[in-house]
Amino acid sequence: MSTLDHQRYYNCDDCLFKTISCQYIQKDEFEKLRAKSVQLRYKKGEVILKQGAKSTHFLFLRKGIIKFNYEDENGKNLILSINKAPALIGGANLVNAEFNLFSICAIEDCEGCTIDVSMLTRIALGNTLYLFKMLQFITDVFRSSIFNFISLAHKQVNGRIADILIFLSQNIYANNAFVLSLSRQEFAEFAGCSKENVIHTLRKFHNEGVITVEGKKITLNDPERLQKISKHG
Amino acid sequence: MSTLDHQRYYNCDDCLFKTISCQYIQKDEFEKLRAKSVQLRYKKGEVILKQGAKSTHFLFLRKGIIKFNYEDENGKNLILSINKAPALIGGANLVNAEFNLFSICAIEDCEGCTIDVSMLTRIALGNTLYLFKMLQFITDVFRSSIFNFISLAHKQVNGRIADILIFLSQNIYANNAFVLSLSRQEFAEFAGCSKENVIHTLRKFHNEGVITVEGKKITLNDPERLQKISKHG
DNA sequence: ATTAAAAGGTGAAATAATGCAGTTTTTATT
DNA sequence: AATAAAAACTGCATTATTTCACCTTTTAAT
Repeated sequence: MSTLDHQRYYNCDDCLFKTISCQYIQKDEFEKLRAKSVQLRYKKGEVILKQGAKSTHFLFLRKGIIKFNYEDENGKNLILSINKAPALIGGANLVNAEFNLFSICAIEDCEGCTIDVSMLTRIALGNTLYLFKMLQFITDVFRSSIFNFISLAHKQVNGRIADILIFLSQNIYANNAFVLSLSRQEFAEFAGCSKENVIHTLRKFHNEGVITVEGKKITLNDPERLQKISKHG
Repeated sequence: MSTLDHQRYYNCDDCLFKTISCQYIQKDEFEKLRAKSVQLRYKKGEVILKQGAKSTHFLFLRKGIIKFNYEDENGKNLILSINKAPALIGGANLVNAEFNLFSICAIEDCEGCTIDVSMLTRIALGNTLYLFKMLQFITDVFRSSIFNFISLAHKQVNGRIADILIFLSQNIYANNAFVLSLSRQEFAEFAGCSKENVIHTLRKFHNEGVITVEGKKITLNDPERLQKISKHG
């Protein structure tokens, strides 16, 4: 590697994307992908992919937590999904959308590398098992959000907030106690209700002993009861 | 063709699925698909694919209107999306779900044919352009539902019902006046609110002259005003 | 044609959720 | 360390939504 190479924060040999890719494609083909790839770091709050922009690359998210953010015609934000590394991001557009349908923003410091869509497509078209694997990666992200939608669509706020707490605990932080990466406003944009309603509801759950809220630190004391609230509400 | 062939309601040569397929694959390959395919008719109300069942085939919907129905843990129904022919149905499971995540039911009389997933996959794996085309078909169905979700997630009932009326008028019936294929209960399951709320809101729009409701017949008199309600509410 | 069952509809009380106006706490900046 | 700005929080009035009890109309079954 010449010293003119882009800045490198980590060694590609440690990267899951390389590991997975090389189960399907040859090293020299992966090298073609890598040559076009740039390692990037994003601070909490930064926009990784912008809604409406042309989608020229994916991001393999190696580290961090991101949100899918949709901004509507009135400028109101909605969080469609939250995902943690590792994930292949930006692929909702692979098959049939030229422009990003929503933004992807870091809600914790992130690290990853860009992946050139046309190069990946070219390689994947020549290797359908690899194509399938990439599609799986991409649709995983999408599929995980469908249950959020179902919750949103026919539960009341108690149930929706219980669902989000369970989701964050299980899928994102993998722990009953966690430091929330979202502001109360963002939590509301995820739950589809007002920020005040989030605050009131978290306080209520806290007072009932189901959870403990200390600022951004949340502990699920009684996940079973949360499940019941989710089911009932 | 022998007389032992399955009943045929229509000639495959007229079918869009054949037309599209044969742009990508050879006639003899299509013949392999066709040999495994069965033409089927469904009456309004019939279940085409059942939530939880193993997904062994797609359905190419040639005629009719269907709903995606999700039944939750309490037996409550939610309509995720509504689609009209032509559409390749059941593919949400192609990449990474062994069992149907939701049911697909006819809400008007339907006609179509089954398509064997493993055969289609085998052929598509040997022809990536065809694979891409099929994926486009499949994800179209999915993608169209995302805006319903966005509407559900952060609009109030006025806006959601306005959105559904616009969606049905533009995407399903392609007409400002239509005979609704849904009961009021189903409309509520699509809008994510109570049946009474649907009735009240339709009545209100009717009284304001925005729409005309005569039982199942609905006419959008003032689509621009509906757009405003959608945007505001 | 009669009856039962399902769907459509109504108004009002009870509950849920929002939006406001303000205070307190936290975070970032100089 | 002081200040400003942003986020968190509170209680309450207003608005939205559900639920209920009940009635009417339509549809399906005998």
